[in-house]
Amino acid sequence: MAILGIRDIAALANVSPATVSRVFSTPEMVSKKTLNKVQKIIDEVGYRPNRMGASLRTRKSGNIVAIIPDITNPVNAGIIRAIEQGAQSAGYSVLLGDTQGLEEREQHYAGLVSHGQADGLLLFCSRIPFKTDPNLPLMEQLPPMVNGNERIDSDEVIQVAVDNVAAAKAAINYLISLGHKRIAAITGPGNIASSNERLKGYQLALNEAGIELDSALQLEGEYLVQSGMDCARQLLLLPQRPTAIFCFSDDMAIGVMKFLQKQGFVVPDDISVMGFDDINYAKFVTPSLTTVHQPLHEIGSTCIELLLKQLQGQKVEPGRRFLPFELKVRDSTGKAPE
Amino acid sequence: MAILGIRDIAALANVSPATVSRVFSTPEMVSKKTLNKVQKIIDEVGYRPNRMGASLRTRKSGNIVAIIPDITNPVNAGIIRAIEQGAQSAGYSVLLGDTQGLEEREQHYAGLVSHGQADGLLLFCSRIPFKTDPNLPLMEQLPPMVNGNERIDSDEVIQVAVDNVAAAKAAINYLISLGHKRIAAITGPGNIASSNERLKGYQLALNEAGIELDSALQLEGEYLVQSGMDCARQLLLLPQRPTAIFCFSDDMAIGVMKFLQKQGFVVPDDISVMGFDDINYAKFVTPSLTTVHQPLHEIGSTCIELLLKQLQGQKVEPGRRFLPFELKVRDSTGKAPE
DNA sequence: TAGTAAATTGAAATCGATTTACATGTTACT
DNA sequence: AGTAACATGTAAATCGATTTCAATTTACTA
Repeated sequence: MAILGIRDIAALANVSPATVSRVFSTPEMVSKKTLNKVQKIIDEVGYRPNRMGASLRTRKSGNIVAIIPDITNPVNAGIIRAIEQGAQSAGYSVLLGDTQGLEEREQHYAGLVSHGQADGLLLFCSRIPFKTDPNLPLMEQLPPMVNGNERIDSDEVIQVAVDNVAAAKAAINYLISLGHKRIAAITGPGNIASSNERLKGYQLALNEAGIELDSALQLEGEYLVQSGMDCARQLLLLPQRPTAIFCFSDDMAIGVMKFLQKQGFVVPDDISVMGFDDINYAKFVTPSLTTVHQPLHEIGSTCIELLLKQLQGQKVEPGRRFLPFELKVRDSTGKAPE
Repeated sequence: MAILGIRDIAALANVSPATVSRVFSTPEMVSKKTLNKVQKIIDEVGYRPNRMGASLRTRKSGNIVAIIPDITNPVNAGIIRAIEQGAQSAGYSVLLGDTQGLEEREQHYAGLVSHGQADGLLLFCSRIPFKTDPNLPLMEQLPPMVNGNERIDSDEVIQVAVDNVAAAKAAINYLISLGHKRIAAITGPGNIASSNERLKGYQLALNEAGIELDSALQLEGEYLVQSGMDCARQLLLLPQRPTAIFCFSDDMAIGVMKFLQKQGFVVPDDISVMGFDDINYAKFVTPSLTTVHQPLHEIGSTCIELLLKQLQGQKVEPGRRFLPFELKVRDSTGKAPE
């Protein structure tokens, strides 16, 4: 509970407030003698400069805001953890903007930057939450910002993610290599950019292998366990069942496996299941889940790093940065049945 | 990117800055005519008051800080989501303080309140991160604050949690009712208050049932899947194996089940497994996990509610608030083998 | 030792809003 | 018409720091 202000400290140390301020910001401009004198008082009374006063003057809040659709999604949580660490060690604090996917909330949190409550923006959704003038260059209208994981459709924005097209392709190619031909896809919501990219990869891989696309095998889920179960039910009702199911999130894959097992199917002997994300639990469900690993920590730390660079006034080239994914082969996938 | 300040708006609307300010804070003190006039300008240029300026004057930052050990833990994530919602709808923003259990970081984030960067504190750990004078009443030394989930050992602090003793007791009583007598416990780290309370409940229940405690059956884990696996190994090596294992977190229970299955044991026929938390995945692992449900959303929303009350100047009685837990019986527990 | 450059320090303006105390303008009533 | 009561509006102080610019001290050179 700091009651003392910089003027009090100045009075106690018999110097001017300016000198006290310099002790914190540019100690090299203060003589050793006064530095010690002031430092001693500061330590004695435990004075720390009030952030609001400083922020008002410097026009820097020391906060960044992270906008994510849902913190209970392990993918987001993993990324946020890395962000928090990076921000903290650079002296920044993270404002959590959990939006539940609502555009209105995205805009609310983006507004914090305009109001001076935050200095920069980490955006894990596929909309730009600012009104922009299409005639002006985008970059000049946006605050310091990094788009992570999801994809905003503009190459004037700094983006960090896995190459979802390539990742999905790799996943499908692996299934094809196991002899699968009827491969279903359970996508995320249709308005999610990453999901659409994965879908593109899925279709590309099948095309290249000469396997015809079957729209009955493409179902739209919601990235949730429950929708995995729902979609699995639909797939089982098909006259020609798939021999493998590629889910665009591990949660849905877990739901699919659960439902298949409940119906008496054996994974992977009857049907193979492939996930995406490699959340912590993927290893520990039964059978352990074959999936595409996303480097969550690296995504988060790259995002915050690029944002901090901007905040320090360095130029950061716009455009996409791809981080490496990795196919984790575990026990939920196997040879296609005859 | 707001370039215009309150003085610019005032000039545009031909009123004083004070009037503009009142349009936001006390519109009823402004005549309809001027209100409309000013409002129109505000809408036109999209002016919002700068938060730093306002905060400096009002001494309210509009932020609260949530201190949690690890956001990737689904329990914490669930609580944080509720907090974020409650804070947001009251006009507050949430600063995320992920501490990885480090006292140093807890203090860093608690410091934000002292520096005026946040108005209140949500504390999900068992230490008070302030230097306090033991001679003075604690309440007068602490900022607006609520201790959630974990337990700070003082009844001058406002606390919100499940009754861990009773919850663990209920879990064990259920296992006893299934005929189990050799019941192991895998606890959390020894310095975690909630873990110690659950341990007390475990011991109490066994005592009351006349079952002797066996220290070989009490292992200390780290609330992680991996430590569940490690502890399971130890338990299997015992000359007299337990017939049931009570894990103080679902993560550890999942690890235990995974290990048991890998070794060829059948859950629950050979060994029953009970978890704690009821995370989302508890339902979806195989077999689905019997566990103690914690009302995460309610814990979070109660915490933020009590904090907001304090911030609005209302008095909140110190002491513990228990929220109801619920035993979720699923498929990982069964009758004790002969 | 004086003179000048360099290193310290301090006074005061400033950041952007809120709010108090006061002035002005209206309305209502005698 | 005159005055009291009330409704609006304004000027200026304030919050707590930072920072510019000028003043002062110190260090060094000739």
